[in-house]
Amino acid sequence: MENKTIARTLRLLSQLMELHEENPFKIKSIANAYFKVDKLPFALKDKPIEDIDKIDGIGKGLAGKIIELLQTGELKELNDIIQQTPEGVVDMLGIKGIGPKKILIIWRTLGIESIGELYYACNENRLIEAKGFGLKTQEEIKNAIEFKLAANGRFLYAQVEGFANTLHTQLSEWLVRFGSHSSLGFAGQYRRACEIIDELEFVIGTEHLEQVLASLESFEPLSLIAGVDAFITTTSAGLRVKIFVVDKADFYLQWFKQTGNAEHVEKVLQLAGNGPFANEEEIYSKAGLAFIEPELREDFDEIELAKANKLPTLIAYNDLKGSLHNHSTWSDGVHTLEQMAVYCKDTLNMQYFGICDHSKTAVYAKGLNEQRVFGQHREIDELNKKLAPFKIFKGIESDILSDGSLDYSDDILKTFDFVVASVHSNLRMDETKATARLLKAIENPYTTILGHPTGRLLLSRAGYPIDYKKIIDACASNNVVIEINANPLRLDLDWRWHRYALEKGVLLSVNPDAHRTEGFHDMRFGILVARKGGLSADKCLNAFSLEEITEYFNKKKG
DNA sequence: GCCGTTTTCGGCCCGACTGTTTTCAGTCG
Repeated sequence: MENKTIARTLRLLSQLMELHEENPFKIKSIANAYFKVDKLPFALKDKPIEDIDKIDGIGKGLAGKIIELLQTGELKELNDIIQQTPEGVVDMLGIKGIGPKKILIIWRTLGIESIGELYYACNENRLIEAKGFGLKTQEEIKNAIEFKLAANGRFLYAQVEGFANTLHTQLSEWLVRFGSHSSLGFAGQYRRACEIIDELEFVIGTEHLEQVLASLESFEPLSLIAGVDAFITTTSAGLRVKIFVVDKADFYLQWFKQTGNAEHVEKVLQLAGNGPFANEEEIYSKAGLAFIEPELREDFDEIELAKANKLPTLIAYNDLKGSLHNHSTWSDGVHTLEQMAVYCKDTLNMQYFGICDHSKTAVYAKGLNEQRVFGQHREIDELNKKLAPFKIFKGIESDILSDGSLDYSDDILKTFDFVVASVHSNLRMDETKATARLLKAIENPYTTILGHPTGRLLLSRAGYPIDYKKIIDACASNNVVIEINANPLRLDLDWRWHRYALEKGVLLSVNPDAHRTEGFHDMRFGILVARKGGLSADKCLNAFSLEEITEYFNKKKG
């Protein structure tokens, strides 16, 4: 069992114990173990059993639970407490904005045992009767439930990726029985690299149409049913899968039709006429258009751009020369500064690494006070001697406080090579306040990059509303780069605003926000949405060479 | 339940913010 699963299990246990009002200190220590396990730099399953209770924060009791999980895959204590809790009450733990204390009141005082009932109670204005609840809380809960329900059957790209690739392989192997000449491709949202997927689509082109149509329902990994125009099913996790099967000669037309969104497809086909087409390139050339990459086929402005032959050359992962905005054990990261830098240098073959640990306001994340900033800078100076010509840039993820100021004085801010300014607190501002707050941070002469501009967590939290145009315009006039936070939960700045930012001359940066070496790989997801947004390598800060970015930072610092 | 000892049990405890209170509890990152 992976650390992550163990950590999640412990968190669930602590939350359920809170719902059953057990000893708060006991709960706290289990919750603490959840954080600790989540941040371990090694896998518990590889650790000798007798060493587990020597880990800081894990004593005899918790070691016992972890060993039980590792050996049996289950935890009796957890199973028991789940037994004593209505399923719907456990589900409520997934609603943002309410925690165990409020759920306890909802459950025990109001007698509500499911999210559906809770939603109903909000509409009937019944929540405000309970102690500690008022109109605002009721409204907040109602909104959070609506958000959660809207997320049903929808998945992050990263959540679907593994399943999608496995299925692709299985389908491709299965097709061999009909001869070796069939075509198979991803289509729809997945091929367009959408950040949210609710349907995974494939297109099969075959010379044996009748046979494939007759046997696809017996393709074992799925329980497909022949629908009107395709074979369909919904996985146990709730993801819809759709497989189109056509004659080999029609493959490219069908693949094209099932890839772009409906408007894009219709507009292009009006220009191109109907096939047959030997490949997708031919469709676009018959339409008098430059080839449009699948990621761009959203009926945004790509057809006009293709007509004028002004499509950008989309950035690729290999264009990246470094990674900015990363964390280490100096704050809430899992790996040390050196481990992170060396991984970036030797495994990823990058030229530079920007460290941006949390600033002092982020106490929960061990944010750096002024003294520790100096300490980290000394370590960076040493490492830079050791790792040259590879370069570690001194950065910080400075909290944007409620009034828009950064949380260090100018004297400290000027010691960094660059500053990522991000919001981590007071996330519920309205658009006017949140925009004013960001504007002030952007106008700070030390701000180099605006971090995750809206604070959204896809499928989980909407993020604060901002006036995008004002924010982007301000970045343009203050020479501030906007981050494309590459964490698959964030992907913030949203790709729909990349074009506007680029038009205004704003640079973007694909930042992994890595808290461990594996986290660097999230840059792949950042690149996918950056391509959707139309980013080219020359407009991406971390695609700059070491020489170029050094010059950029120096110039910005004046 | 963990830790750190005055080695057998007492102390453990982020700060800011919000909403609900009328002094504080719950939630968040």
